[in-house]
Amino acid sequence: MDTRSALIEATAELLAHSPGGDVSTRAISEAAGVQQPVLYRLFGDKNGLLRATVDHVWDQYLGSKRAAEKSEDPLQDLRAGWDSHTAFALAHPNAYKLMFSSALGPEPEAAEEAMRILREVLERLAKQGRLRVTPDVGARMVMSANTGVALALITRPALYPDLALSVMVRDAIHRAILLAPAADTATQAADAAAQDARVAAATTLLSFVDELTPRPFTPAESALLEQWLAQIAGSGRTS
Amino acid sequence: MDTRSALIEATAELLAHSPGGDVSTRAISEAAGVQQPVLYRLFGDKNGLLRATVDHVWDQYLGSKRAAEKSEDPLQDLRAGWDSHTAFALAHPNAYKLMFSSALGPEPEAAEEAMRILREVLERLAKQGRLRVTPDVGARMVMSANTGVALALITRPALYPDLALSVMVRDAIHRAILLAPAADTATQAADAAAQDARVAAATTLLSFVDELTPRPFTPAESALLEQWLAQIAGSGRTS
DNA sequence: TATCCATGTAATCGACGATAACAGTGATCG
DNA sequence: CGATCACTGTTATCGTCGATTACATGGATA
Repeated sequence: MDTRSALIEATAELLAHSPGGDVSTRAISEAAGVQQPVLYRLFGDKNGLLRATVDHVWDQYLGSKRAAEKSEDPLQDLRAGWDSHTAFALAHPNAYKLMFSSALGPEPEAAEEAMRILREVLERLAKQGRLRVTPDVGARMVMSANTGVALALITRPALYPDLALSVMVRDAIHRAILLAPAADTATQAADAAAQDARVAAATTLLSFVDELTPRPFTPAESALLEQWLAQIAGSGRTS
Repeated sequence: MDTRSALIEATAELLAHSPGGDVSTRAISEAAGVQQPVLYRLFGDKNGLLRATVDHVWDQYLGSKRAAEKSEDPLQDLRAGWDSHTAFALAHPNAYKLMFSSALGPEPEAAEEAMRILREVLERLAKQGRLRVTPDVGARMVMSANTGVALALITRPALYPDLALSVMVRDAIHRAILLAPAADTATQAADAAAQDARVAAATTLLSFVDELTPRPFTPAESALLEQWLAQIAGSGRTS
């Protein structure tokens, strides 16, 4: 087997069975059947190895879940994403703590990928006109609250004995960033509404341009914005 | 000066000026003008000293804020408590990380006191019939989300550059656990709805700017439009 | 005065992360 | 074909860390 993979898997194994989440480079290299300096040549330092291990564990977990993602309903994906996040934390608490709550120097790539996946789901919701905030702001709200709940559940189980906490905070945050479902059946407006969403949004916004407070734009800017919005609002009618 | 206090204050000082949040017992005992074994006789081990230090820093901070607490409106206290929590994290990031995100063995007493204060405020709200959930459940929701936001802000400032995140998540959680204020005048609701509508419209439109077909705008025009829309979308929730 | 305990020191232990110096191996190239 | 060189691994060791053992000192008490 590849020495690099052997080290990563030895680290993951020791990490998973370590009560405090601490692993020594000596134990790792011994478990991988190799001497310490190899580790430092392959990964730079201990943090490099831990980062690679976190990415490995995350990829493994995500691979087993990837089939169930990307349904046609982004709201469903948003909920599933939150639940997956929490489930990963509970299944791999030490790797999770390394991923989100420690000083591993640069971000593990896994953490950035989690944020990227979340932002993509939010962008799909935005295109359906169901988002109250920008995808960036929404992603930060969801991610920070989700990590807070997950860390609480895995590091203070005595104080947070109820796993339902995750779902409650999830729905609280989702309600805050989402508009009311508009009472439409799930798949109904998927195509039509998405196509008309930009027209509707432009029309809606157009009616507010004159009364934005505090006034962020000069009269000339407002006029130009108004003209562009009208152009967008009108362009949909043709199709 | 008391040797015990000298050790605690030396630890707090070194901790506050340590980039990574790590302090050695040698540096501490040298700064306190004493030898290592004294530290272990007074505090048992390093974690004991860190716990005592965290409690000390927390007491100091809370002492300077205690005057402003316990107003007649528990909702106001709830908001102030959240903001104090976040402000403490930003003011003492290393102490905060030790308090909420590390393995210091038993809980620092400061963490339990923070939870206790929060639960008391929620119990006052419950007695006014304004709570959707039990004070225990509400406290766990608020505390976990608050620590998540605070840890995100202090450990990933590049990913979370906007301090307004704290207020947004705060209001999201509070709306979820509180019943409607019931004192909402119709015009206030109308204003809020109008603001929501324009923000939502700008957000929705923003997600389409890059893929308008047929392309009615030059790249420069699209960039300018995008900038304006982002400004409108971001103006909603800042207060 | 003798005892005892609280308080402090000097010296040291074992484990840790990290590095220097060196050795075998196989592909490449003159 | 033999020299070169990058790659992969080893042994030995460094400095720092948290923690402990063994010993010294000084003042209150019996």
